[in-house]
Amino acid sequence: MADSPFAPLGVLEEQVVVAILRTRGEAYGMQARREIEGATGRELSIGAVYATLDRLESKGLLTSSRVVEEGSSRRLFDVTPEGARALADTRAMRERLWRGVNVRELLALARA
Amino acid sequence: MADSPFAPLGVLEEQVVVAILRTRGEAYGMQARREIEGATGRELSIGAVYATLDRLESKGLLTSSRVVEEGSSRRLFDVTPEGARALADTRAMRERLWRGVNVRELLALARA
DNA sequence: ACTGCCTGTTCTACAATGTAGAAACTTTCC
DNA sequence: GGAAAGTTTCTACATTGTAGAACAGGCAGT
Repeated sequence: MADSPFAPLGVLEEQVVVAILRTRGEAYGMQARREIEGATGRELSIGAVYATLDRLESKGLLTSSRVVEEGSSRRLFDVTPEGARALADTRAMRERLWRGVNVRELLALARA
Repeated sequence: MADSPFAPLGVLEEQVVVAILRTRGEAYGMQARREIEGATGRELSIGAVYATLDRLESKGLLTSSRVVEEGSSRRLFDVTPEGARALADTRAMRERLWRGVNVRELLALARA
């Protein structure tokens, strides 16, 4: 298959990047998990979150650095420009996808 | 991990369900592929589309029936109420996720 | 100091989803 | 009856999603 200019983030990847973005400055793993659970309302194992964080970092969409201070040693994440772009592109692609979809009709179908 | 009430559709799953929804009445595989490529701007193999269609059908989110008419024999898909619900829930979950995210800031980061 | 208990991270293994490519099937047209 | 176009099916593999347990350090309380 020919190269497409862009592949969207996965669902969990997107949730993780958004979570990091929302909590910049205190964005470590456990925090991201709480953030996602709070925002989406579904539970998630901590292992799932870290696996995704690691993969995003190795793709260059996030960076992490270890922060050692008063009784704690944590891994702080931040979003790279590439990460922000991937997230924005993912969002834009989805917006195009949904454009023209009749959401009322969708909800009616869902009620059936 | 405790059961969550709901798991979101995957990215391609969502694209496929939306495509079927948009083209109701003429929603067969090749059509869905064109629809997705047109809407999202990325290329996709037909195998990828059918694999996803099959999986969605076996989960009960789509139905399919073979339509034989004037010079064609095609497999027509439609969205079930469960499918519509899954799609609506996926959308709603994402809306919660993004609520409060500063998109301007995101775009600024992406430009950096 | 020992024990337990937080908070946070890493590792491992597997399930689900995403993806391409080629084979096979249908119908029309020469 | 064979080529061509449109559609579907099959197969195999890559990537992403996910849980659970192990590990590490700090801070009680004893």
